[in-house]
Amino acid sequence: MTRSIDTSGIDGIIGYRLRRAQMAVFARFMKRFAAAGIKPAEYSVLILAADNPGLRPSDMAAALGIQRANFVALAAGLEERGLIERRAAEADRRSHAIHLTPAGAKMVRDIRMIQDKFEAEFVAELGGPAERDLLLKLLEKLG
Amino acid sequence: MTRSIDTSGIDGIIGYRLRRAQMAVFARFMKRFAAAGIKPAEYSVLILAADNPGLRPSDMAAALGIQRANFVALAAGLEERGLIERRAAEADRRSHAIHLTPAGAKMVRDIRMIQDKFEAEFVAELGGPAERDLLLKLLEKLG
DNA sequence: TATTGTTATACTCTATAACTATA
DNA sequence: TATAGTTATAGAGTATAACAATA
Repeated sequence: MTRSIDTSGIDGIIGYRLRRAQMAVFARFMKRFAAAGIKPAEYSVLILAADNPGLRPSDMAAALGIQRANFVALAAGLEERGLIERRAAEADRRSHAIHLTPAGAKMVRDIRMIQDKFEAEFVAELGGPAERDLLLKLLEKLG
Repeated sequence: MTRSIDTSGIDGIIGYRLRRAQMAVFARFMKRFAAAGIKPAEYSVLILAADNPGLRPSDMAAALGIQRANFVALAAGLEERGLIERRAAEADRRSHAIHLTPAGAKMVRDIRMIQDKFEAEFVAELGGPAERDLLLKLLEKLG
């Protein structure tokens, strides 16, 4: 037996709606990138590595809003798969420099194409590029 | 040494932006509700219990988009704190009926007031009620 | 003293399978 | 057989403290 449920007390709450939307989008991301074997966090690391060669782990973690301690396993996984490498830095011997490997560069080309198509679906669902831009602008104001 | 980082490859991605916004909003929620001892998921359960007396755990879990197995501990915690109770249902002896206790009803009044003020801050940050409504409408299209 | 990468650890959230008692 | 609540469990994600090497 199904029953009609009053959700009016929560479905107008921004935080609740953000959570539901994020869960739905990430679930779709996981399906779409399953063949490539890339999760959302890995995608962002690879893209930042591609666009910022030599970046330090600490700076990348900060840019992504994650703890640098939690970044270690994330980067180690990508390094084990031969997608990035962490070289010893020249100036400061404490820090590392993150670089894409050739295989990582190829992966970035692939996943950028997948992502472009994936994003286009959301844009269509939102109603168009103007709606997408509006959404991003509003989200930016929240954090 | 701080370095300028190119994040253009990810900061226009809806999923990434949703995650960052949701993390920020939830972190603020946790601080604001710390005195009441209520987390986001607990808030939604209490509100649904208030607005749907006698609702079954399975239906509530489905409405919240969580597994019913994971709902058990959530409801048990609220019951241990004396905020809800799970009564044996009359018709179907397999199912339970969730009800607020008097303490739970008082808690709901309190947290609704906290939430109203909390939400008003986001509305102001977004630019007004029209922008909030627009955001909710766009989020709804995503899940 | 402070910072970088790292390890260890605990806590939370989520997903899945299987059990029990009812239907 | 199917369903409701539950248990058990494993996998992620996240946060904090502390350490060795280096600055």
